[in-house]
Amino acid sequence: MSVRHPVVRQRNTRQRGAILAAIEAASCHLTAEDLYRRLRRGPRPIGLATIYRALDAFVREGLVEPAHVGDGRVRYGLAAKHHDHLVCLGCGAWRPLERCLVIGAPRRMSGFVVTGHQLEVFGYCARCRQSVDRRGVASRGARRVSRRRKVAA
Amino acid sequence: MSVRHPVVRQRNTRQRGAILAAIEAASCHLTAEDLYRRLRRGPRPIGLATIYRALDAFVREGLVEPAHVGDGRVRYGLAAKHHDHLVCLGCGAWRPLERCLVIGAPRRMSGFVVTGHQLEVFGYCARCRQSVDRRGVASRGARRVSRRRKVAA
DNA sequence: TTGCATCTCGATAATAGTTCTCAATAACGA
DNA sequence: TCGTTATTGAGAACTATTATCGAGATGCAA
Repeated sequence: MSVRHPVVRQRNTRQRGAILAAIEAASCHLTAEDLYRRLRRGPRPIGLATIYRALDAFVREGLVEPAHVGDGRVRYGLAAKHHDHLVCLGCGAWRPLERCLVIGAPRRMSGFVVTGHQLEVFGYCARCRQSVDRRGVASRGARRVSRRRKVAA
Repeated sequence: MSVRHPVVRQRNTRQRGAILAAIEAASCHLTAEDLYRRLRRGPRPIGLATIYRALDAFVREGLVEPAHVGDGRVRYGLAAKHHDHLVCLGCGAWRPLERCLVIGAPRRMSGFVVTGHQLEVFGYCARCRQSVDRRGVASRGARRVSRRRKVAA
């Protein structure tokens, strides 16, 4: 058997099918909260804990890859549509990278069987860069998008 | 001026010096909590909020790079000693990678000025792989190290 | 060195993403 | 169909991180 995508013997439930379908349908990485909101609209809503459990299982299976774009939340995307991200340290803006910058990683490294990767490239976007040029301070010109968005909302 | 490492005009305080020195002294990436524990031992302890603020500033300056190894906490390491990580999806074990797998990223991408990157390679360690082979289930053989360590401690 | 504007610190409360608990339910092999 | 057992959902619990705010430290100009 291949262990590159270990076949986790898990039951094929309606919830897991719906969660995976929602990830497949998305064009970019989604948070657990994003999925929860989308799946809550249907006639049979899915609990948040179920979503977290399913995402964990999908990551272990190698179907889904987690990504961090610096806002404190994990995002999930289909491994088959793998892409990395470019993140602004000034304002927190992020965007997918068109091509992968990681050179062919060996399938085995230090005793590990490699199943995937996640790359995050840091930098400053055009607007934040201008703030740096003008004031020598990146952190004031464009404030980082806080995790605490809901306070303002 | 170079914006590759924007010079953030910040005051040179005892606390920030101590925090940076602790990061420099460490052989691997540290969490904010790690730094807090180390710096608390001294005659003039440093508050946790101060550590988070300093880390944020160092990341913006390009002195320090954040890393995620899948346990829900951000780890910080000296950018000058850059290295990426290999992470086991089974048990949560992680280790630094000896060589960087990222091909020379352009200094500018999509309007961003690039200052650094963080790569996380996923896989299964030898022990968890054995569990997969034996049972077809990676998630049971070796349980992921929970964020909730303190519950058990 | 002094004065002053303002940046920074520390303690702690607040926030929010994620995981845990547990009884009820659904899948699946026999 | 039946029995075993994984899974679900609601909500509580947990904890990493950020916000708040008064007190103190820093650095520039004079």
